[in-house]
Amino acid sequence: MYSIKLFASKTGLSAHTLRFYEKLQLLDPHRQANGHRYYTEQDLSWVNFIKRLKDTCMPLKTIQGYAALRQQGNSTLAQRLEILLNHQKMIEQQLNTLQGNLQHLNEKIEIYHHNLSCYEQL
Amino acid sequence: MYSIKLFASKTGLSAHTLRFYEKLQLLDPHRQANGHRYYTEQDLSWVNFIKRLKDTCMPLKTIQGYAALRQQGNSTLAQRLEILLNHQKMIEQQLNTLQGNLQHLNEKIEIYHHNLSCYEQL
DNA sequence: CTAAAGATTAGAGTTAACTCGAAGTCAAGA
DNA sequence: TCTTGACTTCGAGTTAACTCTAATCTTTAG
Repeated sequence: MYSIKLFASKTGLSAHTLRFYEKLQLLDPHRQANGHRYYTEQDLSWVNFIKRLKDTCMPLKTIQGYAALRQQGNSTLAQRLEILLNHQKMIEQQLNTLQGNLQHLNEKIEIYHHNLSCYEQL
Repeated sequence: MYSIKLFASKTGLSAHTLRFYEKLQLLDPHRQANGHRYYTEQDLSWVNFIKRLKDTCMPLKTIQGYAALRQQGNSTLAQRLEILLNHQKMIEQQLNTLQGNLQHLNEKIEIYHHNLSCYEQL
């Protein structure tokens, strides 16, 4: 049971951003009798999941779609999995091409080092 | 030797974006006698490299820094490698956390499937 | 000679994802 | 009672990375 302020500090998102996410229907916190939002551990792990998706460059629109499916319950598990698998595939591809480039650069660097050490022997 | 239009179609970037990148000092194409830009195979592979960095969420600012080092020649190879290694590390972390979440979801899905098949036997 | 393709500068518009501030209300604790 | 921390709506501002338009000029191929 977190107030918005506490939840903000827990998640590292601002209260503004939490309300903003709520408007985008990414979040749907419970309310107290007085109307104040309160967030649960479930909300916390969901936000953490959102953050991971964001960190891997998933646009909020896609996350919105995912969240919509999630709200429809277990009947959408397969569709959600598909989204995530696609996303994973993309990231793996990006990682691969990046690694390819690093490889390439490493080779260049090695040549460079080799040349240097040759000169050092003179 | 590509004209800006040809290079645009080769790279999938618009002529606008190519000039924009030039303003950001990411690119520095040669010029013909009449002042027209022309791009070489080297430019092509450099742009492709930029695109890979962008595809893996490296902000243009960081790429700018990288490009600045690149322009200073081979003396900056080590620094550039460091940038790339850091970037790779970040992406690997993102991939790992994402994979962790996929794992988690997969387990959920399996439970779900299991439950389904139980009911099917009734 | 004209149309196409290039150049320049300058600035406006767009989308994403925040980020903030104002203005007004309400309720509980010291 | 007063401060604090919620709530609401609304709208403006920001940064990144384009994206495009306009206006004006130059060169080159048909």
